[in-house]
Amino acid sequence: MSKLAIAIPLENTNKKGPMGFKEEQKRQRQIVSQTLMEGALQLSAEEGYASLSLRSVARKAGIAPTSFYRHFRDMDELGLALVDQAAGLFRSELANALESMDYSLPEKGVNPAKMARALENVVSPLVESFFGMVSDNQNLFMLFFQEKTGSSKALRKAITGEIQKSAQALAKRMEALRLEFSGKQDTALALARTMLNLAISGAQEMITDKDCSLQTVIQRVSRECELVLLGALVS
Amino acid sequence: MSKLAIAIPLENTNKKGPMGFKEEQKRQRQIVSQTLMEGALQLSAEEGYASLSLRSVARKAGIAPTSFYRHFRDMDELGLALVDQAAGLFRSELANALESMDYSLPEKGVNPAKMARALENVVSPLVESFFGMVSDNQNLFMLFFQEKTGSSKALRKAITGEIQKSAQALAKRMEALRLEFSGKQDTALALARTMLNLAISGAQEMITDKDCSLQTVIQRVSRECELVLLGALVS
DNA sequence: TGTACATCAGTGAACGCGCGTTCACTGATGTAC
DNA sequence: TGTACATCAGTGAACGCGCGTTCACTGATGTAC
Repeated sequence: MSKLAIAIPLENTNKKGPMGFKEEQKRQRQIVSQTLMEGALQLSAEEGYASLSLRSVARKAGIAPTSFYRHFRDMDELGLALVDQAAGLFRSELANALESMDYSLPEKGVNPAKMARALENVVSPLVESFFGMVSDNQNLFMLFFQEKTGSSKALRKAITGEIQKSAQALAKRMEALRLEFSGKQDTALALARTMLNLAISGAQEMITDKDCSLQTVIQRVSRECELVLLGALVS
Repeated sequence: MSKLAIAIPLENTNKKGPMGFKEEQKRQRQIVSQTLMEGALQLSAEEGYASLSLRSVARKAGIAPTSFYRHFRDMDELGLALVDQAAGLFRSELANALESMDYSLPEKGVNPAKMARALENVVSPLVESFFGMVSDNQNLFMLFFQEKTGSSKALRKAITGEIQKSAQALAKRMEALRLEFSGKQDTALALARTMLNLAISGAQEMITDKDCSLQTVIQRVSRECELVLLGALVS
């Protein structure tokens, strides 16, 4: 290869529409990838993530099995892409919720009943935001939470790491609230993780059990989180 | 068939050892069934329950694939047998723990810190008993808790029902403690379910994450349950 | 302009493999008479 | 006692199927010169 033969990509001048071929091709590619992911989610809701097969996912997306490889190296890579998608939603939803969080807590030592009502104002919006997100993406978050303890080590690691980050973000905000959990017996991080565990349990129950309405779960999980915080505050 | 030809089973008189053939045969059958179940558990710990195949389980147990059918109609039936086994352990362990539960709670309205220490005496033995059982049967309870939200409806139903029963048993005992959760905002059942959710989350984490020691999880989950109860008591 | 080449998503044929299931069989034992 | 039959866990051969993966190919488009 001659040193002079360096390829300098020219601007695409043969545009046929709003997009050049390359951009259009990338867009199409993205669409097909997303179709594969959505198909995989639907199938995993019916049969479980572990039972997915490359061929069934390709079939669902309407492409040949061999075309799958143009988008993902294997099913593991698709699974990680789904986890990334869930993680992205989770991150931004939590960031939003934390930003608009209510900071007006009463002084420490007031009537516990008043404290409970104040905590409600802090907790409820967070929980509502969480369950709104989950409810809008049930299959995605079912996978996210189920595979937290699933059989793929790669998925477990990715999901656990993401939830850990969320707990840290939540804890940081809780510290900013200056709840000053007495004697520091309970760290904000521990409390945040507890609340996340409760939220995740509730989410899995909501998605799995159709008799379980969104509003009911939100109320229950909110109350659970309040109890945890209240307990930490008075002990 | 003649009415006089009623078969009256004779006592087995040809005993060759401590057991007759039929008893010995039943014993052997039981052993092979149990071997199949244990093999399935081991495999499910490695690959996940959903990825089990009849042939792999038979192979693990050292029998021909076709012999599997002498013990279980299909893999679903084996799964249910495993869930039954876990449920039996869970039931008896909980019954024992509840029976030896500490009833000496201080009067309501005392110093919350004292109340917290008293709750510790109630909660810790329960949690320790639970995690002892889980720790001694990690694969079995991993399956039990994971498939609570897994892809098999039959398993989900069996597991959820069992956990619901446990929550009711725990709630009944909590009511006997006369904790009298103020204003009845929180029912004993709701609190029991919350504590069970926290215990299950902790158990899954302990089993999945090898960095997570038994003692650490027991302490953490105990504290979480105490906080919930304390919060309910003071609100 | 024409021509040769590069890129790249998608494809159909073909492969070998493990799967669940069926079937007729074995062999040890008990039962009927 | 002998003989015919019943029971039942376990077996090996065989089946058709869906799977993941490989390969060489197509066809639309852009690029070099």
